[in-house]
Amino acid sequence: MPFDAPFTEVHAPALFGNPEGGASGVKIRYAREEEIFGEGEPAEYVYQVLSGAVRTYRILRDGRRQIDEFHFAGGYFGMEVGSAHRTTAEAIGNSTVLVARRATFTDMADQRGDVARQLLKLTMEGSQRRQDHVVLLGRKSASERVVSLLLDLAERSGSPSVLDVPMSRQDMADYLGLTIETVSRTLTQLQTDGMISIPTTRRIVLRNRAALADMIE
Amino acid sequence: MPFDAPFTEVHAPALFGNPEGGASGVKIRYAREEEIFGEGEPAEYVYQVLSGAVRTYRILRDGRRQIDEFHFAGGYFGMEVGSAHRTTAEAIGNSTVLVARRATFTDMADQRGDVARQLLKLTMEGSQRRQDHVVLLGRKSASERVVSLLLDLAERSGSPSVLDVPMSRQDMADYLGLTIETVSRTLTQLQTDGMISIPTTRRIVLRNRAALADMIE
DNA sequence: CGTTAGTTTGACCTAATTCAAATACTGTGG
DNA sequence: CCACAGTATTTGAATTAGGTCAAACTAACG
Repeated sequence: MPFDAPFTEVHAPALFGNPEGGASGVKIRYAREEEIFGEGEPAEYVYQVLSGAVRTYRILRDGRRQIDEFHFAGGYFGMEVGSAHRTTAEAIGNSTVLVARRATFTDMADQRGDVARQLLKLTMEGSQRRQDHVVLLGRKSASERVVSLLLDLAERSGSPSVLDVPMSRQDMADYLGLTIETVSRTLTQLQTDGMISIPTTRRIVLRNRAALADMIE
Repeated sequence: MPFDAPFTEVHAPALFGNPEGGASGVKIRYAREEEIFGEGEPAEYVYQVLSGAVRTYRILRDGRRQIDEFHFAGGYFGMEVGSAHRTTAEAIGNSTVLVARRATFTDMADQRGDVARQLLKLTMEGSQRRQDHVVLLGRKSASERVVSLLLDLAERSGSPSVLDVPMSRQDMADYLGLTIETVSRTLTQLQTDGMISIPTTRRIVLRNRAALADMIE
């Protein structure tokens, strides 16, 4: 492991960025590819990404994987209705994550209207993201899917033209409901068409935002 | 229209089944295929199905449609983070729907912890449904998708063996990310294999639940 | 009953997958 | 800092699941 084993800090920022009185948590580091929780495990904690990136996914019997969501700094994940996690969560690169007991957190939501409202808002935003994901998977072509992801990644990191892509091509494929080969070919084609350039595997430059946006409605 | 125009009743059950003090609403009837709200319209009300069935969907520029969810008696829909609806909602068959002002409803959630908790729970359940939908669309084959829908419909109506399917083949296709022809061929094949029988178009008998369940993990 | 819309079936096609191989990275230890 | 080993990515060729186009059939409704 090229990264320190998970460690704990006593003082940590409040969960969900509540300035004062938010449910505080414990900061934990995860190494690249390290599991944060597994599908089926008790959902005792909720999580917020402080730095790095996290993927949550489900696996079918025969190994097919579907990534449910990519979580970046500020994103929260791991909250469930029932008592068990419905996905597996893993750090994509070395990441720091804020962890709080779910019970502490829901107690706080029960007591404070603003926390409850914020929790509901975050949950609804996650639900809307999944709604977009459903449209993408149900009705978009391979190139539309790839472009949607690129523009989404750009938007989520402040809309720079030079994108740092933290995840592998396999991760992209498993998020987009495609194969790694199709993702690769599509990116190559977009480069050939002058829409993007790919200086390195994990870096993609958006060369023609308007045309890209036009591809996905 | 074979159905009465929407009408209003003064006295209506409480929204979300809260026994006393729940945000009460107004009961409205919608005829088959009638629109309840359109994508982009102000999201001023929230809705709960009392009888019948409702579909919510998005449409892409070129007309591709993705059904986000089917809502049956007890299901709620139309709640948004922002000020506008992100989907269009239509009655599938003649349906009655309970309608409440969103503001009234969120005010109540602010004042009463139990209402806030219930709202969060319902929102999270909807989000989990979409998560399953994402896995279905991203990684399942046509027959797995169709079988998943059949078993889901059965489960949601108390797991009878004889299913009353309220929606058209086109609706099924647009929910499953398939074409109407593929849905039809898949159903025919399932019948040929003895897994189901299709006495009428809108009625499907599950003949071998164990084998069907086995097809979808 | 007749008309119209919804569904099924058939033949053919294509976007994306699969299988296979070449190429390019990345991290690690010397 | 460089070379090597292992992994990730790209590219190519062949295949296929599901889509498209078209026509026949069926059911619902006035």
